Amino acid sequence: MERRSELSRRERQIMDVLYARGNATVAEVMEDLPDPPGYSAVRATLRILEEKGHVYHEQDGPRYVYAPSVEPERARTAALRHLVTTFFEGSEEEAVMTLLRMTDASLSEDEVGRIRERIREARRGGR
Amino acid sequence: MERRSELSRRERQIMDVLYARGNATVAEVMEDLPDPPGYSAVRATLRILEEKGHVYHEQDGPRYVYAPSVEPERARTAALRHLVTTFFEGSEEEAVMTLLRMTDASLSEDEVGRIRERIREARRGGR
DNA sequence: CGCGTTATGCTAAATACTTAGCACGGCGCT
DNA sequence: AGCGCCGTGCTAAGTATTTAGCATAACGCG
Repeated sequence: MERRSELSRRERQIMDVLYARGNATVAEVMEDLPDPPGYSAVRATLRILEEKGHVYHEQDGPRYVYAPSVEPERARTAALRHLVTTFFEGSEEEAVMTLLRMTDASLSEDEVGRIRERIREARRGGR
Repeated sequence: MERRSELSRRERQIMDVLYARGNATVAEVMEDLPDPPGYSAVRATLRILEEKGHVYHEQDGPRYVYAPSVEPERARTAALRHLVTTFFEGSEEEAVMTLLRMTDASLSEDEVGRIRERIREARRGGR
């Protein structure tokens, strides 16, 4: 049970930090938070996230290190799937094309088209 | 000013519906909402989203039709960028690869590697 | 016309989220 | 030992979000 969409504003911001860093101490989370709240606030929210099962912590010497409780691979895939259905009408291919255009803005539409073809070929088991 | 990360839980859920459908009436939004609240609740939240500038509405006969106020293209790009930095350490390429694996689970790693190469070639202006 | 249906505008209450602050406990230093 | 510096646990108050409900208006119809 992840249900990312059930998270509140702060909770999601914090999860994003944890995903981006892999894991983090309270202080690190706080650093990366937009419009950073106090230390206690972050701790409290992390505790809630832990209760809800989104996060777990390990002891690192004197302090806690928090990490997302779903493995990165799964989290990535889930995030992509959600994004693709929300913004690309379910078409992974269109998402890929947009990504390619973003990567290199100088890529011409012709080139993007050519890449699209090559992907399709390769996908057909192609030579 | 979009600042998607500033949105509350419901607000984000509603924005997702609007992005997915392009535009929607209150009733339509409500249908797609997880754990759907009452009609008034949705309306109130839409009004707030409108105040904050995330959404606008047009009159369609007797009712309102809401739509995101940023153009789809921009919204998509922004969403992808955020996802890539959060989940893929900023690497568009890795995001593309994951997407390809998702699209067709039967794609072997060899094939994925081959596609990767072809993309790189094409990007180099390649033949 | 008079009524039911479907809309919106608004406001105030319920709920959820977010936060600060105090109470420890352990460690290192003088 | 005694003090200061992190750390955590907890609880309660402060805000913000989310919601229901009432008032109202336009429309179609028997």
